[in-house]
Amino acid sequence: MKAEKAATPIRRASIGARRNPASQAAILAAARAVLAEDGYAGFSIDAVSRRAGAGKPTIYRWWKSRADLLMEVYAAEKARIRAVPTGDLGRDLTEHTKELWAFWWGTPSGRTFRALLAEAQSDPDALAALREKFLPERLLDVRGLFAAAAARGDIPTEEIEARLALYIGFNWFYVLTDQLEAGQAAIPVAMRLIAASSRS
Amino acid sequence: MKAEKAATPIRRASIGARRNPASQAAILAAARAVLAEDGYAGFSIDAVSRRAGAGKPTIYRWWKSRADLLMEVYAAEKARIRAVPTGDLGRDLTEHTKELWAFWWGTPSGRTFRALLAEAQSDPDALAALREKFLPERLLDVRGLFAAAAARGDIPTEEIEARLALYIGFNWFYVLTDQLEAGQAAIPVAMRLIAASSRS
Amino acid sequence: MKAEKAATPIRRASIGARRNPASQAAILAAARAVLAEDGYAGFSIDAVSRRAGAGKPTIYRWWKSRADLLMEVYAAEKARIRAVPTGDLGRDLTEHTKELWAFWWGTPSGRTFRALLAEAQSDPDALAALREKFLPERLLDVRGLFAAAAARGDIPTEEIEARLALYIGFNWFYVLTDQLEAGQAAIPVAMRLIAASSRS
Amino acid sequence: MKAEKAATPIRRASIGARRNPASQAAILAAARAVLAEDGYAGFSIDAVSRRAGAGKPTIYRWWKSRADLLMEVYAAEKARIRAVPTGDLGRDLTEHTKELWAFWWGTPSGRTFRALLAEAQSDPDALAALREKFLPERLLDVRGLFAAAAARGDIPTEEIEARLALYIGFNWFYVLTDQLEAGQAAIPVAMRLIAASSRS
DNA sequence: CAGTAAACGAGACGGTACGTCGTGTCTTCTG
DNA sequence: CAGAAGACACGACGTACCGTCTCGTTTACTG
Repeated sequence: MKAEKAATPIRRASIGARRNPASQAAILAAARAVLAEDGYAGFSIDAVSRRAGAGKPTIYRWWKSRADLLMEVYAAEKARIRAVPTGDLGRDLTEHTKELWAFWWGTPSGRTFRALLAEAQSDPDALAALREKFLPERLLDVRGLFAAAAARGDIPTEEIEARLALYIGFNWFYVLTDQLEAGQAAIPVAMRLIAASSRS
Repeated sequence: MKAEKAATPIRRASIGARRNPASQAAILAAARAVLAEDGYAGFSIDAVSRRAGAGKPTIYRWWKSRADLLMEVYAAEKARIRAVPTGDLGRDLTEHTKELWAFWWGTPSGRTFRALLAEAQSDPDALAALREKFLPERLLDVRGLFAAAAARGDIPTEEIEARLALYIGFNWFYVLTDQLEAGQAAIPVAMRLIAASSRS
Repeated sequence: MKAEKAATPIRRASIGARRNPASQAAILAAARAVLAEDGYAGFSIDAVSRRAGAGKPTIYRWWKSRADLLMEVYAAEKARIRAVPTGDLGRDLTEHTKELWAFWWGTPSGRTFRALLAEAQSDPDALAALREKFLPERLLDVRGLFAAAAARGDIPTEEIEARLALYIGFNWFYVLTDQLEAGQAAIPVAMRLIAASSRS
Repeated sequence: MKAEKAATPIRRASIGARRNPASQAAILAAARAVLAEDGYAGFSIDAVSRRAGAGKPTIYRWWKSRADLLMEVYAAEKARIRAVPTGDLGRDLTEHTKELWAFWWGTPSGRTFRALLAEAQSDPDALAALREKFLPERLLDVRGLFAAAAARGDIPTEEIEARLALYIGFNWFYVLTDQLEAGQAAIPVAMRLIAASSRS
């Protein structure tokens, strides 16, 4: 968030008829930096291009839209948060949520994610990509937690979708209202309810 | 939704040193129409001004930001959905959610709401207003349902916030991903979980 | 050519719903300066906009094309060279040509004119405007010299067009090849031929 | 003019460490075609490269500028118009001019020539090459007509330059204003004046 | 009942960003 | 080692909006 500043007075000419990894990295880093500093409001292709010392066509060549770029920036944050079922869905969800919020809070990823959701509200293609590709991939692990619980008989299989929606929405609400810090106390309660067995 | 088209060749000059209600109505109607037709992507002050046959300063005079205008457009939809506690929180929530989704789906309000959430991601003031004024007002009734349930002893008072967050997030997830139709089946399950008594 | 440099940190806001003369003047001065310094190669709307401290839309609002702007820059050089017939066509033409070349050489007008001719080679509208409006206006006086000579019986009326073409082309050749200085010696000879009486 | 369209899916790989004549021909043909269809406005190295199926570096390797390429395209039009003095300068010039205009009008050469003149207005090197190499070569024959007339004593030797300038300018005026058709009637009159003996 | 104050429409202003195109350079890979 | 292929940084293109600023007009409220 600080190294990739305006720096890079390095000339990155073409390295032949193929993608220049240095340019791509510089663009992603610049996008991340812009988001970290100015959020969605300052996130323009021009700004990223300037900050990266890259030409706009280079950006458009590899990312067909702002949303595309946002998704890759988000994905580039390695910090893959794994989630392995331990036998207690509520505890697994609580644990995972805390890690996710820490990830959102401690890196520019929270802002990136908010930008992505905002972008999807004005760009139908972005919304489709979000719904059909980005989210399913990101939610693989969490869905796995629910599937494992269902396999154990803890929750009904047909309720996975609804519970997943509750889980996603809960996170979205706090990140979109920028209340990740204040909202932490609500996590255990919410996760217990989402994970509650149906036969009570 | 179609009457307020480009129409309005009516001259609405000043009516003296006070706000002209006809102009305000025309602006709100134009904003609504623009949102209905082009969504957040087409929602610009210029577009609203053109459509309303109003000067841009007239808009800025009464609404200090796009978010301000969006909130009033949303509020202008009279269809206030009331929610009176009947003694069964789960049923009350289910009922209310269905009405809300019907409202979002059958009017431009869904698009307005999505635009508002998107706008709040780029405008900190808008986010603050959303969090501290708009949402609390809108959620008065729903909060009332939870309060009544807590008063009855059905749910713990200290869990109201978490359950409310689950409720809000669930709705946001479906409206933001434009899945209000497909998601209906999940409503009863989710509402039952949100309303579940803690002592099982 | 020097006063209108990068200077002008003056804010020229709108003066209401009408053209701001200060902006127009600044744009014309900037265009003139850019042409004087960089010639046709540096003449871009962006460059003029930057130099003038004006927005691009302001330029496009009042001049629909680069050629349009060039023509007005050329016309703005007051130095209207008058040409009043004295009874000797050859001498009149020689005199007028010398003044014209001095005008082209001593001001940025020569470069402006060359830019205009170049522009007309890529923009059909510019060519049409050049042919049907710009040139006829500029050539009114010279045509008057020929008409007076014809009225005196010195040259046949039906030869005016051909002689005018010779006159124009002669000037174009020298300005387009940037040989106004070296070519001065040719003026009297050429003008004598153009003005020669037909009956020899 | 139409065969060399987008065609040429032929692979023209390197033929070793020397210039590939097929590539050069394809590039010249493409340049000619682009000029014929879109004129100077569409004449970009990119466009020629695309049309020729050639790499841009291949073009830059053999022609150091657009002007360079234009000159070779113009020269490649074999239709060398010869001009042999017959003893009557006026008739020779008239004849030569008609052939030149037919050449300019019936082939893309007119557009090429206009492009070349335009290009010379933004590129000083192109202007120098035009003045010192291209024009002298092209005008060898015409200059020969004047020289022969001077040798015969029909015109003074010291007036050759001025008369040549008149001749060139006359042609330029009509080609640059795209009036080759309408201007034909002026040819004989103009040529008679250019060729007029000085002692009248 | 004249004078003032404010809201109105209109739209120009200096800007920023858009997404595309062309520039001239560079590098890889193929023949 | 020439050639195609095409990526690269750069910057211009013409358009859309931004939020601000006057303008001239049209009332209603004041003194």
